[in-house]
Amino acid sequence: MSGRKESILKAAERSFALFGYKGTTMDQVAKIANVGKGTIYTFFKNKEELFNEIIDQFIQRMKVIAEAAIDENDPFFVNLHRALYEILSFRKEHQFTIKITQEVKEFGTLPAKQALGKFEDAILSFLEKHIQLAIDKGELVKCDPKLTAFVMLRLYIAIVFEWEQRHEPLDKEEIASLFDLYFANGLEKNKKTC
Amino acid sequence: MSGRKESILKAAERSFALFGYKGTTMDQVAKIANVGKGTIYTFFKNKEELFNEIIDQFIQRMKVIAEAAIDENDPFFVNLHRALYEILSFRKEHQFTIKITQEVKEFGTLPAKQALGKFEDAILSFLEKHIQLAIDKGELVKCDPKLTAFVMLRLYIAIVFEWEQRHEPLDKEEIASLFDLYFANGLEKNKKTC
DNA sequence: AACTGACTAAATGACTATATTGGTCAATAA
DNA sequence: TTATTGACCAATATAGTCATTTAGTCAGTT
Repeated sequence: MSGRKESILKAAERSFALFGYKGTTMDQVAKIANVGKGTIYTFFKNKEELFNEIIDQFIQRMKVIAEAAIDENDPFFVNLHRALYEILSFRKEHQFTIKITQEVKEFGTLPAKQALGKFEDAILSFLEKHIQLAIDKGELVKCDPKLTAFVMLRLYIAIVFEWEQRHEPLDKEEIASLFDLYFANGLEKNKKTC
Repeated sequence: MSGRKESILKAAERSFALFGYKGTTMDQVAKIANVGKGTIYTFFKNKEELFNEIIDQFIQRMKVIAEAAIDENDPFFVNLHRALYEILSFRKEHQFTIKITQEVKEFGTLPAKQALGKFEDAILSFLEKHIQLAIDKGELVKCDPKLTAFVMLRLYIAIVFEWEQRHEPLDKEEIASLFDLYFANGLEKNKKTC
């Protein structure tokens, strides 16, 4: 019969999403996937590689969502906000990343940490690409795209997730206008030469 | 004899700085301070209160350093950078905060967590005050001072500490010009009406 | 040739014995 | 009488143990 690899991946994703990396056993994955445990090892070198394959799949899906949020005709900051919002909502709501994030906080499981690192790298390289495009188009002032991507993501996470840990959460429109205020226009009064 | 409370505080600060909250024992503090253990409890209700008194002292010193960095005649962003740099350098280099930060990461010790929270709150209220002043002076556009303080601190920490975890660290001048670029002037080209 | 699950060595974690620690208070010193 | 002390105690943390679980293998089955 075919589809063995797919059913293993499906079962593993489900288990990782429910129980995390540590909490998932290969026996359990085999059982859910209705295969012998040995079969898993014909497709994946070990538990970590199975986990990584699922992460890579997940990142692929994230990329599709991010690119779908970009409209060539819209200005950079509109696209930026839409894309970041979609990506981070997706991440935040998806059981898989919730569980992995929790596991990193609670146990510091190394493969889970590396997974979050991969997510961040994917987001950063997506941002970097679009920042470079915006600079080329003349929409943004000249700046280091890598550093700018890093700062933008950090700022966005601060506004969207960290602020609401101690204050009233901000809605989508507020976030967009804050991003404009802080990042697009700048806070200084009457400085820019036009 | 007098100076008992002071010598307890001194001994405790030294021990907390060397061994963290968990790693510090009341027996040890008593020994270093050359007092009987019971004496500590005549001045402090318990270990946590002793710890808090030291934190409050530390924050006081931080405040002095921060205010000293402010020069009424300089523009807001010059003062901001100078003050944040001084505060965060002070924190970064001081054995006490190094140890506490490490302890929070490693064990999540609650009193240590609360201590870091207090540090952050102190910095935030300092920033908030000076942002409000700058708005009143007409140096900054109108914005929520609390939220702006929060975002500025986050951005600053990202640039100064988090960036260097995976890249070449930025020097003082670079940091200042980045802060100007991202925050004072904004990234958008030819948008501001003058 | 593809697949399986009993098997093994290694890792885990429940359990317990032991040691340490925060806090108290009767005894002591001033 | 008042301030100080350190032996003491209950609570907690640590170290050591061992039965259980788990990742990964491989001889045997389909």
